[in-house]
Amino acid sequence: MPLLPPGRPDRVDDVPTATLERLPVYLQVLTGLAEQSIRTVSSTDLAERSGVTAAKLRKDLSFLGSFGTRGVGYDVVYLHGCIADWLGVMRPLDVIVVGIGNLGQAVASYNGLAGRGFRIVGLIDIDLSRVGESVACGDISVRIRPLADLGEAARQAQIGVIATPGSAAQSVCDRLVAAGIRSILTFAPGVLRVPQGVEVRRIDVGVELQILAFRERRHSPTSPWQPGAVSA
Amino acid sequence: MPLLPPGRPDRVDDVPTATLERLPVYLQVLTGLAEQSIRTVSSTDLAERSGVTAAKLRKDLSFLGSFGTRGVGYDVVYLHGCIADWLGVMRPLDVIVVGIGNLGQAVASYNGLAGRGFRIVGLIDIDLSRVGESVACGDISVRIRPLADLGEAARQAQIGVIATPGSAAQSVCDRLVAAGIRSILTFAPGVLRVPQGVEVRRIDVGVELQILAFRERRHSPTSPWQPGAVSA
DNA sequence: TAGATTGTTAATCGATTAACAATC
DNA sequence: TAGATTGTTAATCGATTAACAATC
Repeated sequence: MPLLPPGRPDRVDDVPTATLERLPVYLQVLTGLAEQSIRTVSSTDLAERSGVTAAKLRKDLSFLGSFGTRGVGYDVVYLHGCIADWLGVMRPLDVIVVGIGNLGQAVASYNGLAGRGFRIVGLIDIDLSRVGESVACGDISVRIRPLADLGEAARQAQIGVIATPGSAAQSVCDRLVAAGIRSILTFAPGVLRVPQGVEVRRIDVGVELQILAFRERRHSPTSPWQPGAVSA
Repeated sequence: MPLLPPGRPDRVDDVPTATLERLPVYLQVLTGLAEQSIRTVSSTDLAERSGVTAAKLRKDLSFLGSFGTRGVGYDVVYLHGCIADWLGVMRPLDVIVVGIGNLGQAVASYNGLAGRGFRIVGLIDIDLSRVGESVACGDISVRIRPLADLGEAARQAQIGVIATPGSAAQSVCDRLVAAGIRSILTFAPGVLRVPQGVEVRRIDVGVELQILAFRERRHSPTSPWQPGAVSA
């Protein structure tokens, strides 16, 4: 007797989470192939360029439909269109970025955000000396607004990006949620508390480096250390 | 008959990948608890603060050893020490950052990098007008060096961070690998090709946003669209 | 002791993989 | 037709979860 409603825990409309997380990568590779005027690609080739196995790629695509031709492969432009359509790239979402330090500015000026279905509609910073400054966000230029404008700006957006110091992250998060934001990308270390129904993804450079570092140290000939030999 | 050498595919010394990827998060939460002078924590509490279930937390820790006291919980400082020790935080690794735009500068000036076991030992940028400029990396200040110094700087490091535009990423990656780097963190879109034995982790803001966006669009009342109804 | 909480087991679940029938 | 490649199945594998005996 399952505790969750039967059917699809951790899935959205029968597409596994793991598959959803790879689709943007396939899309990216297909964009590159189209730019090179490559018309057709096999699952083997596309998989290799995407860093996955061919079996995994074909299984992933099979959740969306069947887009290839047996004996031939996939039409690059057609498959790109199908995945883009499925991911909803054509219906842009509005993004607000809070904390316009180096990181926030990097996100705001990220090239190709428009091409991936996003519009920067608000930039918020606590530092009044930066308020009023313009940041080039792709084609357009967006003015930095003060913290007091957070709620108003957030109400015009569907996605919030938190690029503040960790100490401010939870408070910013609360205000975004209060303004109706249900999708948050945070760069701040630490776990954000959000009500049910709000999705948070976290990017933590320190965590990524520590994962890399662990394996690096295991391979390193300079380290006489063994895991399990915990000192105290 | 397995194709991989029998034993532990995708594992490092019997610690599952999924567990390894959560350990830095636990460490971070424990650091916070120690700063608040909280002496003891239960698996339920620590798990909640880390955004995982208590069962998962206990299972994760069980791969490293048994650090708690039944009926009581975990000593915060002791557990922190054990995980930090196990992750190797005490033996710093040297990091080179290539591409000192907003993103590279954000990584370089990331606070607490030292506390997590990293030292920035090299900053490289192609823009000669920025060469010579100093960037504050925690306690110390590091001078930006020209692209020509990449190999020399990389030979002094164990980890490479690529924060260049996508077009330069593969070439930078090749040069890092040639200089002996085996652990790479890249922010550039697209998959890097590396020889066997080199580990790459990729952070792609666009991909993260697209994953968030998909679920956001599914919930959105303004979207009449259904997956599966692919247009062309 | 009684209450609490760990460490571990066994069951379940989701993701990956290999293989192959279908078919261009 | 012969060769190639997809879409799908069934088996395997890894990760998660619930439950509980051990024990502080």
